[in-house]
Amino acid sequence: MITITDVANLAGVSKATVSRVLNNSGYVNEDTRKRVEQIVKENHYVPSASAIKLSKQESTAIGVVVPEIDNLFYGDVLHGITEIADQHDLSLVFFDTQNKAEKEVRALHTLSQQRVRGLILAPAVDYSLSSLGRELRKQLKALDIPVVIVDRDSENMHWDGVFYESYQSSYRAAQILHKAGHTRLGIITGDLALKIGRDRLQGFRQGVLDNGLELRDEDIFEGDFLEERAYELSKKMFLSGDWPTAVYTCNNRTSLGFLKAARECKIRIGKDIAVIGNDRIAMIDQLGIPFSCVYRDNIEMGRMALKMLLERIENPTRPRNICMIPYQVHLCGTEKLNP
Amino acid sequence: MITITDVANLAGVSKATVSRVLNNSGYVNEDTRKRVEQIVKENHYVPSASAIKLSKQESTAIGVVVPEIDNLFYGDVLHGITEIADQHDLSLVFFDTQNKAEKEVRALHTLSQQRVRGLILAPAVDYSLSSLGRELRKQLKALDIPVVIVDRDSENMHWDGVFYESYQSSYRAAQILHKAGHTRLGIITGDLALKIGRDRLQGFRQGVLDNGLELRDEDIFEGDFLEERAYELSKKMFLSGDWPTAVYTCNNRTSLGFLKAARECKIRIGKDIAVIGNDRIAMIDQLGIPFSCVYRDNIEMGRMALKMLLERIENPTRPRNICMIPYQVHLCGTEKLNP
DNA sequence: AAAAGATATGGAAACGGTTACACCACCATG
DNA sequence: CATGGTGGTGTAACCGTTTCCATATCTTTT
Repeated sequence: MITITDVANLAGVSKATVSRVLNNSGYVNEDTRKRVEQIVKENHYVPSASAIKLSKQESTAIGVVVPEIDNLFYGDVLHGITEIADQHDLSLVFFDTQNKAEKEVRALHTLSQQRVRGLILAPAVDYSLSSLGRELRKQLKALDIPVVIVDRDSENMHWDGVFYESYQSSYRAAQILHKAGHTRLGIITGDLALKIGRDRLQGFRQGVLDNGLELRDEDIFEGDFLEERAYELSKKMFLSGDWPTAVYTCNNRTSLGFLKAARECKIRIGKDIAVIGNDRIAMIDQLGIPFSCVYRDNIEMGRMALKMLLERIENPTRPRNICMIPYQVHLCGTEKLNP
Repeated sequence: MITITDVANLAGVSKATVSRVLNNSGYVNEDTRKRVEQIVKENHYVPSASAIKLSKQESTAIGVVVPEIDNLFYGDVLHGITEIADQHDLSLVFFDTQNKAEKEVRALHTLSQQRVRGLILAPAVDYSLSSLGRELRKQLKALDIPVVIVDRDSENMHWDGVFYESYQSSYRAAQILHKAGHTRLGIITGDLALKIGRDRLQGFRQGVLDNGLELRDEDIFEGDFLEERAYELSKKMFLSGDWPTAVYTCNNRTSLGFLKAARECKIRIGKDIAVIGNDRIAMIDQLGIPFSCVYRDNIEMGRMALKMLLERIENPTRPRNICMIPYQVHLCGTEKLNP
């Protein structure tokens, strides 16, 4: 690998001069500049990022840690992040923790070695509930770099964050079902060990109450944001022979599990039961299923996260900043047809 | 930020000794080791990856470049890659080129600065067809690091690669439709500027011929692997009033576009027309659409890619290595019902 | 003509690690 | 008692950059 010294020797100048040419700093004679640039080009010289980082004491990388990249939501978020990273010539060091706290520990450690400028993080676990979570919080604090939390909040966080209106969107879901004429509502919750899981349950419950309806204990099905469990719960519900007129499914995977169960039990969505989900599902309308949902702009969440991180890097002492991504509504066949 | 020198001073030893403790190399007195480790822990000392890289002249990062991370396929691939990366303590430098060759140019340049150990790449464009593609090929060659191409092959590539049996799976798709009793077949192709697009067309065409059927020119619809175009083409087809008894849709997005058009035109899948796709679509069976497909294990493609890259790094001179991920078949209601 | 500025360049230290080498102490061996 | 290993540690060079400072030449100003 050719180095700056090689270039300097070939051009018959000193390293300092080559560096000045490369960085467009200080005075350089036009002829010298040309000559150096020529040599650089001919020899495909590319300066070493490590050496630069070491010398300048500043990095151009930022860390991105997500819990499951094979979930389209995080794919979208990453898309948004890369969009902005590109504009600012930042490179991304990526980690997928697969929802495992241990992997997050390792990721944070590696990022600390890398001296990244900042970190965008969607934690694998709640930072308040488990001892492992609290351990992680300490580790992150010790890292002492700019951090933006994305999507998964915990109680008493002091980092910047980009979050989704989990509570409000769920509240609205209840309202929508009420307006559509439903009286007995149900919910398949997400993982209640995560704040977003609890928020969605609480928002929905409050929405139910505020609309003069009731949410029976037996109509609350405790899921985990994954298909499998939602499928099992829904199946159990349908087999019991007694179910709400409409249910709220708390994320995309939960919705899919629910729909699968409904199909297997020959329950007609929109006729035998209505559903409103959180998160969109690809093309579901075109497939002819009446599926309403509340949802958000995932890519924008990614963009926001990096923008906020850059602002934080710019100004490390400014007060904590939170961005709530608003929910949107998509309606399709939620009205109660068989009152 | 605390450095190795600080640790050395605090422990009353030299940098060399601290380094020995850290790397578990050479002789270190047990008491000294304890003392150093204590100081390291107390002060949260983490060695700088840049300094190590510079000094050892070897990196522990590998580059990953994909064309669209908000496509579940690449999410899965990235999942597979991280799985293996984790086992080998490698960190990933990630780029999304958004199918733009210019972004790939920049990504390659940045990766070259970073001195990554190797690169996993799904190119944005064909490396043989356009001048931009050939430019990229040259740039990649100049990079002169271990490379594994994933999914998107081009003609005359000399890098290792993990590819999908595009030709064979498409050939099989034709065979399946023939066995199911169809006689007039159609295809909505992918982007023919990509080799995988051409391979799928050719495989299907050969399959049609070898089964004694014909593939009329007017039944070949030239798409681009995206929903929108597939939707338009399908709509045009249905509006023409004259269409094949079965069509082959070349990837997940193409299938969705097709299904959307069918629904809008009130064409009943499985009755008025049959379809076989490439790539699975989440839960489509549970939604009650008779949709057959040929598909592959995406995550395994990611795993394979990194494994092959590691082998290449291990042994840079070994002959070119190609891994073909086999296709699998999923059948659902493709039989011709209305002969 | 001297002083002051602008232009152009090189030398050398610094960044934070690793490592070859030298050195010393200790002990066993012939 | 010289010899030679083993254990333990420090010194200094080195990795590839940037940057401060010194120096030199050429212009311009006073």
